[in-house]
Amino acid sequence: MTHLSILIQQIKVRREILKITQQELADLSGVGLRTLKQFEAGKANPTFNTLQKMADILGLELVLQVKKLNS
Amino acid sequence: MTHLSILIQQIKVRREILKITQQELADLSGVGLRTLKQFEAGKANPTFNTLQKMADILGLELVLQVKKLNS
DNA sequence: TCAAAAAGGGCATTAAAAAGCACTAATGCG
DNA sequence: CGCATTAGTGCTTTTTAATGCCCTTTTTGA
Repeated sequence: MTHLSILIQQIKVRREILKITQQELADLSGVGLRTLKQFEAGKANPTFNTLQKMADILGLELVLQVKKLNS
Repeated sequence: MTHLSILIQQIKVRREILKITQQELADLSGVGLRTLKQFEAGKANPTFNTLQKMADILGLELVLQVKKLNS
């Protein structure tokens, strides 16, 4: 599991919890549907902006923190 | 201040605290020097991988968390 | 069961990130 | 001050993220 794939899972799970479809998240966030699909499929290296827009709609935010030991 | 510019500051400050030059961070992280310079100048929308590689060397990590109220 | 909705994915195009190179501008130190 | 190191930036090329279109597969609910 890479760090990115964990993050993808978090966003995907969060979207499903909120019962939002890919189409809806795409519309709400302004990220293209194709981009979102690629992202959730793990076939992407998204830019900060793309990540941010999706996270924002889902009530999530990207933060930088000092690494914990063993990570 | 956008969310990204805050993150840029955090990385830049962290690099300076650790007394690492841009050149060194570029070499250690595998991110191109030009890319790193653009990033610190705030003239970029870095990909997750680029961000990750830099943060990693600086002992930082990007995490997704539920937004606090008023953010 | 089966039609509609949602998710996946191939292909092509456009826009922009990543990168190197070469130069200039600060910054720091003897 | 002079010199060296580090940071900032314009220009260019290569790579790749972002996107739309359209079709297939899977899931879901009446």
